[in-house]
Amino acid sequence: MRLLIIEDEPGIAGFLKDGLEEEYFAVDIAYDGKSGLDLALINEYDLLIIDWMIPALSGIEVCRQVRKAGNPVPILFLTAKDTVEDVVFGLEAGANDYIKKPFEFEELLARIRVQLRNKNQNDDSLSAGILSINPVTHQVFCGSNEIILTPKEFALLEYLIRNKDRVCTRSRIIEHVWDIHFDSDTSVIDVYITFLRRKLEAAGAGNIIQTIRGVGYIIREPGMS
Amino acid sequence: MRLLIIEDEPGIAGFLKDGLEEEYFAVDIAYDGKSGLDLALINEYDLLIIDWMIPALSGIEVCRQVRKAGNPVPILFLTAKDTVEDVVFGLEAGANDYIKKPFEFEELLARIRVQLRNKNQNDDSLSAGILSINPVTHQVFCGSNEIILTPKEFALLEYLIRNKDRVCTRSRIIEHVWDIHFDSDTSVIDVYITFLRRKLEAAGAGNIIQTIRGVGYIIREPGMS
DNA sequence: CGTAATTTTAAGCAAATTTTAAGCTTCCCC
DNA sequence: GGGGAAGCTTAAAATTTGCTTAAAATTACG
Repeated sequence: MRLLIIEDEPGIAGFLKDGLEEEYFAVDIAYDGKSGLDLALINEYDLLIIDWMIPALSGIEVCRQVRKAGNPVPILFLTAKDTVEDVVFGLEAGANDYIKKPFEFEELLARIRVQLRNKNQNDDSLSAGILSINPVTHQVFCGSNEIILTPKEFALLEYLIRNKDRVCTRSRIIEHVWDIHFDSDTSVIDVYITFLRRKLEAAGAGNIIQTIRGVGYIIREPGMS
Repeated sequence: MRLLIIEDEPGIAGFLKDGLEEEYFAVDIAYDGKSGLDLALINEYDLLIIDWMIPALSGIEVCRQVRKAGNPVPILFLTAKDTVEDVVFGLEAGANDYIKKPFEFEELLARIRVQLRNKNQNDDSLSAGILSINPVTHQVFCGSNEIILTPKEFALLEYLIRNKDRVCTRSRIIEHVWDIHFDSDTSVIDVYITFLRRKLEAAGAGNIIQTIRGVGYIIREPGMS
């Protein structure tokens, strides 16, 4: 997760950068509106934190320009002003949330997380480790090379990845992927797990689908316990 | 390219629809703000044309709501008012451009093209491999020899090339190229894919349209992964 | 108004996908 | 170690999907 902070006071900017890097964010800083806007337009950030009162170009103007360029990145405003009018102005300019100075770092963190969660919900791409899938275009990538799947194979993989780090029982899989709601003694899941494993292995993804005997299957995010 | 016109005067709306369809746009019309907003939020348009003065919900409010929903679609305002204040208001609400009534159709067309070009920067040189198409003159070239396509064939090819390296699903194709929004079991896409393939193959472009079974089609830029 | 071009529909055929079924392997418990 | 259950693999049958063609319907144009 990569953030850009546009803030002219070096003290506040540094404090935020340190704190956020401790939370494993990658943080860039711009000390005025103009260079901030340039950075925001050139790079792909997951979120912008913009102070209202900054030199060269006001925070609100930066916000407007970013939106005008068609960039939907979440924007969080820092403001000392707290009249209703100012907040409305900020949100109308395209900001997603605001926080009043002085603020608790914990509150800022919470609001950042809310925005990033919202972002992920709207996001088209799901992933697990090296593997990423796009439900909109029905494409699967292992790193940069594409894996061609049939529709059923794709649906099964999508379900497993949407529920990664959770065990998917056979009955849930048969319900959600095959839309079968009564018990049946089909072995179609086994067959498709075999198909998927073969294609994923061939593409270099390894055997990321684990069997939970007697229950179902699970895809784990590598590096999580 | 799919447009939505929100305009309460049937005369103007019809005039615009006819003219734009001659330019091979797929055009929807809404006659008041509320139904226009619904359409804009439900469907995926490439551009909205909104009159300022419309019943049920003002154009500016529609604009604001669309932006609030995080939709960055280019918006072009039609307005009889022309004071600086009104224009500023419109642009602040999230519009990208405006045009004063009465206007020349040619000027409207030019402004639409500007917005669509901004949308994907490399607009003037739409190409995939040896194939290049010109949306303005409706010409297709394979190297230096021209390929003559019918309007529907052209629209389909244009859509595929605008979305090159992405899978175009059957439902998206039927929506954007045929402007059909309900499910139907037509096989018209298959037929046109066959037409296109035959003409492209004959012109020496090879078979650049790949089938993604169960999903749709894709044109890949050669040399990309 | 009639002809030509374009678009759509429909049907047969081919190919890929999905399902079924059977034999084989692995794991677990006794 | 043996028996049985669960899962894996493979091959073939059943089904679905897409391709192609021809003809019908619609539209454009002189």
